[in-house]
Amino acid sequence: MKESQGGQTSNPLIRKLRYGAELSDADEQHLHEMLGQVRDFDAHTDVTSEGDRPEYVHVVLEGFACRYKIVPDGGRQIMAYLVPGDFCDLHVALLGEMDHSIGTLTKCRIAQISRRSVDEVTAGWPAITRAFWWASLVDEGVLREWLVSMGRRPADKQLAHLICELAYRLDAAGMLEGRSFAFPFTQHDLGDTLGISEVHANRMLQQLRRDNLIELPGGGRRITIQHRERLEEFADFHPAYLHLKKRMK
Amino acid sequence: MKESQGGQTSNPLIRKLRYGAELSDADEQHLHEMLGQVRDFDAHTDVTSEGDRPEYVHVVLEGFACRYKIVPDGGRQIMAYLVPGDFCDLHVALLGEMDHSIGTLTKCRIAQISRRSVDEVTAGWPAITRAFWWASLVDEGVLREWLVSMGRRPADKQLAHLICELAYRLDAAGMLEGRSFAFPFTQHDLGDTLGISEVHANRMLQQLRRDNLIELPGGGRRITIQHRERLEEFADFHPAYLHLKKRMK
DNA sequence: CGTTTGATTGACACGAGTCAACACCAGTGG
DNA sequence: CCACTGGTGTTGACTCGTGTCAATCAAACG
Repeated sequence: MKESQGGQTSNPLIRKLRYGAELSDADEQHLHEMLGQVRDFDAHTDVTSEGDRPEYVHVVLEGFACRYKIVPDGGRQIMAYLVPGDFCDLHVALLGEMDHSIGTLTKCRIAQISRRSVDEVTAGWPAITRAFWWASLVDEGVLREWLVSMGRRPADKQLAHLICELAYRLDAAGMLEGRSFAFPFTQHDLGDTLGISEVHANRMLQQLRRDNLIELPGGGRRITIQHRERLEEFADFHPAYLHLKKRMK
Repeated sequence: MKESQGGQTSNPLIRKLRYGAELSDADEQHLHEMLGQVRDFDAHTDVTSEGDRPEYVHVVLEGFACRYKIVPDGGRQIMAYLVPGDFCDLHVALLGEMDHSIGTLTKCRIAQISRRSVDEVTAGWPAITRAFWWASLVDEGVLREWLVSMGRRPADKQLAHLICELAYRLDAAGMLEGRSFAFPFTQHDLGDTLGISEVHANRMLQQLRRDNLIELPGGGRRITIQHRERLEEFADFHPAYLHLKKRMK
């Protein structure tokens, strides 16, 4: 399969892992074989739920999903956006039990990997293990930055920061087109992400538009960054925490 | 060294890793050898700083440290408390560059491990690699819960949740004495942790004391939980995310 | 003892939540 | 073809949690 000969790949997981790990052709070939089963999910459905001990771990191939938790008063907190190439729940292979849920935000195509293959990887494929570990460490870095945003940035800057982050991550996934990219999140989703109300998310979006930092052409399923540098400056955004140096401009 | 024969150990890292991994005597022996160099740090000093590419990764042996970031307006966000047995910066071995800083909150005794030994572990010690990866995944789980607290819990419940978490983690480290444990954080530290002001941290602590959920005997360097169940109920605390099942009551 | 660091309190301002009404679609079915 | 529907976005009025700014107090310390 020439996809695995170190050249172009249409597989978003391998594309992503190349940013952080040195994988031999044999490693990439093994990854291809692990990703056999693919399932399609509708928008707004759960892939795995808190408390599950799933037999498979999942990788997003197309679409957008998220990690989230529900609190007793019914509030939802989104803790990560999962874009093509991201693992949904690799940690269950080591931790055993899901401590949160994974849900789709749009229609998704998702690959499954059995826990047994992950165990085999940790036992006998050190470079892939290192690559998987690298991927969880990047996720953790993103989570830390979200915590900083939530704790110490006002809502407008927090939203701007999220938009900058998505631009870089989607660029790495080959999904940035010029200065615009898919932005299929409802304002309700955004509120649950930023820890604010849907109404306030609306106002913050309007403010960024009024300040000519972003545009939401059409119905708002896409976003265009009008002045990248001004937006990053405003958001105090520094992409180092994404650890995408190898191919990032 | 009989410490590594699968019995009692005074080494907090090994004690912790036993919760999540199966380590052979040879693995534990190797861990002991890696932890050779020990350094003492004063309170309120940096162990590593954002942007560093340190030659060593660090493990807390005694004392309390934290991860933090500073934002442009001078605010500080604490993103994790590091207690004995916790890695400070294992991720630099894979990610290369620190994307945040590590500082002590009290005097600390900290062990150093060279990056080269970590590379040797990932290349040839699969059980230890898995244990280290497990430890980062637990850290990530804690971080997710902090994000939920920050986004969706009012400040009083958020503080209560933090106190519950510390009780469990310090119990796992053998540092819980009855219903009380070391609590050497200033209200300024607590504010920077919860994403609130020092003044508000003070008021939330007072509220928990008024409600007879906690006690801060003496100067407040220790804390006593008066009604564990009521506190956990109030905080919506569920310890599953700490993944301490093996030895946790 | 002064000095310093941390804890406490009160008055006031502001960011963000809540509630409610309304507008704007895209589907759907009669 | 159009009326109905539900999901989403938008707006305004009011409330409330938290921040800010001081001043004061308490304990630790050289």
